[in-house]
Amino acid sequence: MVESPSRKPETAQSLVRLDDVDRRILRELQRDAGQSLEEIARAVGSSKTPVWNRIRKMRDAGIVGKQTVILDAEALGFEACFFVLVRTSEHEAAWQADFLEAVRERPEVQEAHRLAGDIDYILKVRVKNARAYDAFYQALISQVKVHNVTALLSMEEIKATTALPV
Amino acid sequence: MVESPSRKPETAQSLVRLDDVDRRILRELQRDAGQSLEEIARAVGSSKTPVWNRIRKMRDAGIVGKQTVILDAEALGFEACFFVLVRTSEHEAAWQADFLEAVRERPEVQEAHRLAGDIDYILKVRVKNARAYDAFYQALISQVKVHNVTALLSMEEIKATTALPV
DNA sequence: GCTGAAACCTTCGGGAA
DNA sequence: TTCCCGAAGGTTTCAGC
Repeated sequence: MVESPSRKPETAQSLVRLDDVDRRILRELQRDAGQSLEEIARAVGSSKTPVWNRIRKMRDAGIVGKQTVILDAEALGFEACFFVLVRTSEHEAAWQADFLEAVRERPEVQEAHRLAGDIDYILKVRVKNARAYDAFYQALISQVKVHNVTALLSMEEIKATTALPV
Repeated sequence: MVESPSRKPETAQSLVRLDDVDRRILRELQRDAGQSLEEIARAVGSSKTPVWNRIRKMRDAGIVGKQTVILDAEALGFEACFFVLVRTSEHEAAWQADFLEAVRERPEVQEAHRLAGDIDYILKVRVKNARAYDAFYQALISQVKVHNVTALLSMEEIKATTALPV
């Protein structure tokens, strides 16, 4: 795939209009970012230069972000996955900033969302085992004050994709 | 990055022991899979050939999976994200298979886990807007019988990574 | 916009230290 | 093991359509 020579995503709020070919390129990149330009070009029915220019434009617009590799969590010993529902009684900016920092600096938190409704946050936490989850939980509650925490334990990951249906 | 020339991940249940260098390579690959072998080698303090052999071994063992690209969901108009908590009264194999298929074939479902406890499943659903979520919801409940569905609406994604803390 | 081709890098594998 | 080299094949640019 095309290299990523430290181009800064500028506006991110792209005014770039995507056509059908752009979307097909995005589908190919999501499916396998390790393909050669030539393979992508063939798959989308174009040739290397135009595909290269389109990818560059979408990268500059911030639509195409970083290239990564999906690792097998189980094979690496991350055998437990929890969804953690957090309720807080604090709603000040300072508390929010603390919570945000706590979540961002803990590598076991793979996702975190602030929610509407009576549950304030949801976290997705991947750890080696239940003991490691407890260590995470203890660290979190000692760092920020939370009102109520519910952990949902995953028994089986039945689907996992980062792909958007573009 | 190193190409992925259709090598089948064999056992997946790797008996491959990873050392420190392997783990550093995985960290680099997760950070940016678009780097050249040479950059990775420099980052982990080795040289190209051994790094290439280690990546190949980890790919063959199924530890390193597919290479993909992270797209900016907002820039592409996916402005709503829901976590959907599903309870069912059915627990037969046939129902499970139906639910699994429904979830796997719907591209708006990015993640799905079967849970322990009184909530049976959690889904992460990314859609363009609330109306699109409703369309998804209607389609789902008409396809499989569910007892209770609660949707948690994300207001803000405060963290998102696919990286494991290897 | 697209194409084709030239210039330049990288990868991947062999052979030698 | 690691290093070095070279062929093969990739990416990026550019002139011409």
